Amino acid sequence: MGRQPCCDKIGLKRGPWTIEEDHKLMNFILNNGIHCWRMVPKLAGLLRCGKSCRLRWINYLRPDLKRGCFTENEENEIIQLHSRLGNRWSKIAAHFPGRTDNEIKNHWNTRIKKRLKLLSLDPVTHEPNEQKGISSDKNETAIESRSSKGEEKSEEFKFMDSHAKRDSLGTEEKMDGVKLILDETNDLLSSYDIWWGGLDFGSWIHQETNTKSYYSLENSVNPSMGESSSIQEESLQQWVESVDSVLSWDGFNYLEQELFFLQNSK
DNA sequence: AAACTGTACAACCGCTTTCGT
DNA sequence: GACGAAAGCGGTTGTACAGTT
Repeated sequence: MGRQPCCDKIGLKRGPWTIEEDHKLMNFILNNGIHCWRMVPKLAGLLRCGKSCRLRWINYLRPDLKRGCFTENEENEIIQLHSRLGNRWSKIAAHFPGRTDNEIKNHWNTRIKKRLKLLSLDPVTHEPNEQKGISSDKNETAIESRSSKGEEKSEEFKFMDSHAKRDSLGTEEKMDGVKLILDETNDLLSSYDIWWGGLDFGSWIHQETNTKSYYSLENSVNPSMGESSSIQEESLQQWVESVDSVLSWDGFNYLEQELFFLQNSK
């Protein structure tokens, strides 16, 4: 005999997650860890299947996720890895801490593929296309048919336009802009490190790949940190309670504000 | 201002692999 | 070792939102 079934799908909710559901799931996992995904929705009071909870956590709620745009370096590295590994998104994602396979896959399909096509490279083989117009992507046929009908600018031209605008900035201006973004990001991430530093994410990762070892928040806080760890616990609770504001991780500003006291206490 | 179109990405589906019985 | 469920993974779809007509 095997294991118990994951779930009967009758009466289970599907579609986009609500703030309340995210709140429940995050609260539950942060307090109890993941023993078994099948049990998570039951114990957390969610009408979702374990698989859906796992996906939501891994792709969206995990606190170690690095949200935001991919840098050009990251894109280039993705292209290199893809040429070696193909569509093994999880293997590729393993090279980018804080990025999910789903995120990389989406980015590949929506951005990088186009970029390669502009360079007349086949996104599948990474080889130069022998003749223009040959593509493994059916969408391109549609683009071409539109172009051939004389409809304004093709997608390719629009894409090039947007990049041309960005590239019309002087190199120095661009570098300044990039530096500013990186500085801000690094500041924020270092705060973020402090925030989560007391949490044993090593155990998390280990636990996620090895279901025999369980994660517990109590064990995760370094006792030697004394007062600061209790501040972190308290602040963590605040953070979890106000998670609805954080849920859009693009809005790092909020997180930055929440972490302000930590920055000042450096 | 409304309708239409395209884009980005969260979420689902189904197949494969891993693991417990 | 066989069986079956859980977990992992990649492909695909649905939809919200932004931009365009």
